[in-house]
Amino acid sequence: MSWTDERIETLKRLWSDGHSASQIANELGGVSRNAVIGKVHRLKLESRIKPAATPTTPAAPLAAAEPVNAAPAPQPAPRQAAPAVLEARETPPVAAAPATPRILPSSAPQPVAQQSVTRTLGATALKIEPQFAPYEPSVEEDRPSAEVVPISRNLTLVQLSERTCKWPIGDPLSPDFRFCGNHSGDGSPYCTYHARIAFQPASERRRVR
DNA sequence: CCCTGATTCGC
DNA sequence: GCGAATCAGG
Repeated sequence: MSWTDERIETLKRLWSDGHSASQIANELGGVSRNAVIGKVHRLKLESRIKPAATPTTPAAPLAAAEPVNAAPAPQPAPRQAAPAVLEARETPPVAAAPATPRILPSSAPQPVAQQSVTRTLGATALKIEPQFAPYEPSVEEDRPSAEVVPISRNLTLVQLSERTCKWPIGDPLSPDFRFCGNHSGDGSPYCTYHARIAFQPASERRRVR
């Protein structure tokens, strides 16, 4: 492929639109990202307004509005307060036993069985008293709502690579159509989550479909 | 590791 | 002019 006027034009447009070199190379086809970068330099396109949100750096500002007018925290350090605090180490059990209600993953039947050792005449026998069935495909466990749904990167077609999840998201006819885009391991077309959905073992296949 | 852009340098 | 190789960084 050569740099025809049209291709160069496309290059300029995409580059100024903030597409990465690899994305552009992708769309143009027949060129590597290096070729694109090289061309960009030769054309002296450099300066792009905005890095256009690098996929690798979603950038989560979330700047916790730090109260600028917060107490200057000079902490006059009351000569007596400090020692007082130290002595008050016998902190009243205000939040003693929070009685934490354990939230467990829906999977993993947790304590599969309670073991109780029974000693019989010197011999040690292991008696297993299952409190839960080793595995019961219960209705509870089947609720997908309890499943952890990964946040997709919502990449566009051109942003996909050989290692991005190609699980479709949205209406293929809509301009908002995207792909999951999360990392897909080792040649798999999908991320682990979507691979599970896509390649459901006959036993799991049911509800989702 | 995967991805970005920047530079170099033989062709 | 071109772009693979390589470098530097996130």
